[in-house]
Amino acid sequence: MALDHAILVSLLEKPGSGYELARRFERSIGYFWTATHQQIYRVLKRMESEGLLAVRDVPQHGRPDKKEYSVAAPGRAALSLWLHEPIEPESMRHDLAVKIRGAAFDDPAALVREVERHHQVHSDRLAHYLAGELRDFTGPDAPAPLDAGQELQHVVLRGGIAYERMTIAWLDDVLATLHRLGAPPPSA
Amino acid sequence: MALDHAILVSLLEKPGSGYELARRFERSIGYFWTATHQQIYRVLKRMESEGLLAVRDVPQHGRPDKKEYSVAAPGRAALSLWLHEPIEPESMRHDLAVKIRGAAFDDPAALVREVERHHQVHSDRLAHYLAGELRDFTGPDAPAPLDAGQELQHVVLRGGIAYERMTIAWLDDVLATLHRLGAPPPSA
DNA sequence: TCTTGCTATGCAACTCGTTGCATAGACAAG
DNA sequence: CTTGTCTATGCAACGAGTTGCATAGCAAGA
Repeated sequence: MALDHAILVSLLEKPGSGYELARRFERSIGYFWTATHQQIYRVLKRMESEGLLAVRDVPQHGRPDKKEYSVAAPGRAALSLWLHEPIEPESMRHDLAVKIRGAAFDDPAALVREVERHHQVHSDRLAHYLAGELRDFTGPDAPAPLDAGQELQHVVLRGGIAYERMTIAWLDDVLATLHRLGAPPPSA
Repeated sequence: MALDHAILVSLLEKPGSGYELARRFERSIGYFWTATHQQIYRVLKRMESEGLLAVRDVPQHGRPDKKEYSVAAPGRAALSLWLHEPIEPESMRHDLAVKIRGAAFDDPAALVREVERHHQVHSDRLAHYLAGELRDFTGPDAPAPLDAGQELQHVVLRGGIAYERMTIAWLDDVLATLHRLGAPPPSA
């Protein structure tokens, strides 16, 4: 049920509509959580009916009306409860690793392109995170002394950056290994 | 549907029963994929009915009979197909990061224990992976020239090791940040 | 002997997440 | 004036994953 809590945190940071939340889930929150708009709308509706969220209809000019959600007192309490109970360290789900082990029963060289494609995606993400870090935390336009919330956002972002760097280095390792297998040592 | 393919790869590496697969998913395959026994039994049954797997009843002495599954020709073909089609780079799901950002609206110091607990779990996993690496790939008992399958298993394991190391370093960063917030600079 | 633990398989119910589709107003480009 | 894109919300169906429970034989130890 962590999507509920991710939404609570995001709405505490700033109230917004389902659509806005969906876009945040493609950006900052997307470092560590993903959700589609359908999921978000469904959960928002349920949480509102449970009294965890408050809705406000906001008419807009030049675009459709939106429903702005914010966290109600019971929502804040629910989040606090969750924050104080232990959670399981996450489990990995890495399709590419399945493919790499599977390549032993197929053509390893055929994987090179796929790995390179992933390398590109992760490089792009890294660049995007670094730009965000400069803009919000370490650049000249960032607030001079960060408050607690910003410090915590920054350390989470540093986690995303570390993850992308690690992944890129590993994909280099994978590529080197694939090339080594494709061209076995000529001296052997 | 990547569980299907993870099972195919595992059964190609070595045929086995649902129970054995479940235990592999707690060990080597668990570096990058998890599954419970219920999930595995259900998928095995489905894949067998689809003709992707073959079953063989193996009577055992001193313990219940088991059903040993192995990959049939259509299963191998299905895996090959999947290996040649591109997959999306994975998305993260990191509950702890949600908690860290949520801590801004609660007591950041209360998170220290939780983060330390995760630190311990990841340190244990790292030690476990390193022991496995020494045993299977880099130690004196490891096969002298690794074949392609072993090379690929090794590079996947190196990915798991890199992931744990990165995570541990990040959790240190998180702890330092939490301590900094708990004890703001006395000179300020 | 009774309990605990391991091997071994499975059902049923539920929640979570994905995919495809639908609606609808506003605006910009062709 | 039509097509495409962006904001904005939503349903329905399906597939994936989790949780609780049930069974059953065998072995080891209290």
